[in-house]
Amino acid sequence: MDTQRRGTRAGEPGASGRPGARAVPPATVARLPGYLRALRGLTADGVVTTSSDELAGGAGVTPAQLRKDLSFLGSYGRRGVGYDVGHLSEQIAVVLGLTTQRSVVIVGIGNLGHALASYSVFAERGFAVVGLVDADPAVVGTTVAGLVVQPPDELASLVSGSDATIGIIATPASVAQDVCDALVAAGVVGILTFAPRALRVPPTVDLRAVDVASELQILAFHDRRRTGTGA
Amino acid sequence: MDTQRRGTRAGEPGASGRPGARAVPPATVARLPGYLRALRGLTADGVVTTSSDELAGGAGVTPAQLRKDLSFLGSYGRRGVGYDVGHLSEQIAVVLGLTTQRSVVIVGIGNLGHALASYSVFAERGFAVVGLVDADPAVVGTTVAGLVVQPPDELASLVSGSDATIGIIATPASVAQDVCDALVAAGVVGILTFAPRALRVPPTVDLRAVDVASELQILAFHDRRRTGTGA
DNA sequence: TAGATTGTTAATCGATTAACAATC
DNA sequence: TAGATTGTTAATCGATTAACAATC
Repeated sequence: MDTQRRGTRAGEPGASGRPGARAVPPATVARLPGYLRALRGLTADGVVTTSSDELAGGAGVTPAQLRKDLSFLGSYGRRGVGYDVGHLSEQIAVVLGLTTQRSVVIVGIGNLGHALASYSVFAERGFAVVGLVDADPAVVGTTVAGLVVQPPDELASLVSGSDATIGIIATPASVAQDVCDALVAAGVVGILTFAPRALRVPPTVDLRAVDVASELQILAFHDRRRTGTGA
Repeated sequence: MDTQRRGTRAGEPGASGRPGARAVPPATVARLPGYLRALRGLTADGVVTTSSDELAGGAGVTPAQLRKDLSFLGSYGRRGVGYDVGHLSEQIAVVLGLTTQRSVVIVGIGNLGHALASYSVFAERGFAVVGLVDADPAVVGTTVAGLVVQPPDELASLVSGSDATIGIIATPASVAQDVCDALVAAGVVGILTFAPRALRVPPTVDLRAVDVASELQILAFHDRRRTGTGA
């Protein structure tokens, strides 16, 4: 998204943990979760060994692209044989930093924030939602997905007290930058925003933006070309 | 999503409506909604004329990038002066195909589908949610955001009856491909999926995928590099 | 005219694709 | 050994950046 694609930062090349490892390009990093997803599917089906052809099919990319991407992580396949599903999953998880559970705080508990707080896929993929914050007094104090919603002035202690490193912004656009600044001040290192507005973060903080209305507008562009309406 | 970037299709080059107009590159198309958003903000502030510097600042890109992108649409600025906010907004809306209202059907009315059905930004940006579908008998018949949820076998007539051209998939991953096939069969030309699974569509249908758990995993990659955990 | 700012060109950079030698 | 499949190299392609001539 892409996508967005908006918001991906390159990262410091050569700063990888393993000595001698090449830097992983941003476009490759963005596809790794998809490979992990496909590998989990194979595991569930009892598949032990897979090929770049099969795995690429499951992830929706070409075999060449898959092999090229994996080559940045190291040599985890065997020529003439393929990849061990379990081992490759593990290696990708290590590269993505999923061996440690990450804690997440969500700000803005409207319809979307509520849905995200209840989203079971987060837990399945190694993320724990540990805090919810909203500015509306009618929402503060209610329980959502097993957590009591806190007021904005509790944000800092919530983040530091839980060692949360990632913040999710699900507020109206009008307050998104203020929330973003507060999350940065509280010490998160990554932010995922759903607010339809460009946000500024310091270079030390990683920002990714999902704008669902923009996604529809991008679809409309192709729609227009097909139906001929518009120009 | 890198759409996810993932999922953008190039479109037929040269198939644009205006004769002599160059094809608009996918990366540029993906940024146009952001420019439109920034322009609307300027309009709200009463700004009549803007510069590539100001507009780029509002959209979170560089002035060079903005000018390069706009150059694919035509020459809508005046050298030495800048851009007319209203006129430029209009031109971008035309290019994106937003002069016609697009109708949208949402399949999967769980927490996320509910939030999307109630998302007011869709209407503000020219999209009308005209139908909701869910497979759960306990959900079918309930009213969400002013619409009565329909059973799956009503999908085809719902799409054709409303001239919906875009479908949104907010179901569990396990049924996403079946829903996708049904939407394609029903005649939509664009699909936005939130299900964490690679989907196959015919080349005539445009697919964009948003995977919020993958977004967190991409953030975790940079988090790892910063905290040193993982490798 | 002088200053400002666009639109375009050229240079750089990164990502994708294709082909094949290495090797299991 | 013969067949299969990876990992890598080279070629292509597209996107970004920077500089500046055109022009308001």
